[in-house]
Amino acid sequence: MGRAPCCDKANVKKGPWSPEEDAKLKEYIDKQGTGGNWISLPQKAGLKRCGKSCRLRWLNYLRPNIKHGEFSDDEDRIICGLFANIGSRWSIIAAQLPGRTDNDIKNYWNTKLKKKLMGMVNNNSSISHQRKLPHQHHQAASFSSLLLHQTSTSPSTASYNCSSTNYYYTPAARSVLTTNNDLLELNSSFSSLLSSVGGGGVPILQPQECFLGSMQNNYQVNKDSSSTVLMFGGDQASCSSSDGSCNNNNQIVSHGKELDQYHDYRQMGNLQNCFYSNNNRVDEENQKFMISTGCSDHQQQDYKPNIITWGDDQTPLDYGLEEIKQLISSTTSTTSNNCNNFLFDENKTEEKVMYY
DNA sequence: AACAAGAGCAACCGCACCCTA
DNA sequence: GTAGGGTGCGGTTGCTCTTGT
Repeated sequence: MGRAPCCDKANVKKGPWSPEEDAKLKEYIDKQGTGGNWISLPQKAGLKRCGKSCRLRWLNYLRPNIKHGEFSDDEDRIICGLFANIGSRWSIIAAQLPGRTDNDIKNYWNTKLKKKLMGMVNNNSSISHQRKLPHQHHQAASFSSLLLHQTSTSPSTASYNCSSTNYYYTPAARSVLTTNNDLLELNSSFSSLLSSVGGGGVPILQPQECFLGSMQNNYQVNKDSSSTVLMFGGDQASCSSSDGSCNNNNQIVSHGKELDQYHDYRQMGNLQNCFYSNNNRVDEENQKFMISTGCSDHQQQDYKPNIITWGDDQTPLDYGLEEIKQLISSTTSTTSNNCNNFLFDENKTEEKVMYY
């Protein structure tokens, strides 16, 4: 059964709002408020408009403290960082930018920011040949890497040197770090994001998902024994792989999240197009690319980056900077791995990402 | 000057979720 | 438990303005 229309379509005005209509709406809401009912508002205010149209006009244009005009560089960075991590959740992004509306940000992204970044892509020989990605989430990770590492000139492998700070993140996470240049600031940034969307309950978006999601979108860790990936929220207890093995002797600790769990998140609308399994592989049948944080199995026997995960349901927010440094040094000292660089093989990613 | 193409942006549409009866 | 109304969100459309030829 179809829905009843919210208003009489034949008798409502559409198209641009006149100054008189704006004045009527503003005057009414200033005096009466919305009364929590947009549908009946236009009639009460003497407007021949759909309630939804009134709401949109108010929220996007007439309400106080709306900021119009150019976006600042800081706003650009915030938008890019959040887009890289959560995708096109414009309302959440807008919540981080006082005075900006989701519609504003969406338009800005689609018309300017995206092109600005694409321009950077075209100017960067290392990835100018990159296929056009049909889904924004793929673009997001690509952009974030570009924002961070556009000085990289290597044609096939970008090297992410984090030696100045001694901690390591996926590029998407570092896109936030470039804004704040400090892990604590990163924590603060995510705290703010989480509190704004979580309503005091279970956060809608776990930081680990931001990072993993971004990695899934566009990155593969290079097959380089000296590279190290740090993962938070590792569910080590469920470490397993398709062939039943879990090779901790290779200093690889599986994240091991079950696909179904992430499926549930997706159903909740919290993760889009993110799938995880215990093994890096492509699900040919469902055309989905899956990522794992590394378990030894027949598909990746020679895939031995040092992958460290921490604690069930832990996030970076649960750790202080010093503790993270300590964890890194204690782990790396036992594995004799060099932790100074992050290596991502973008060409390999190109081959592996499946579009859907 | 006239026209076409592109860019920018306000507004619309439809879907999904939430709440209530 | 469920149907229906209200609301919010993201994708898309189409109008207007600008730029290029």
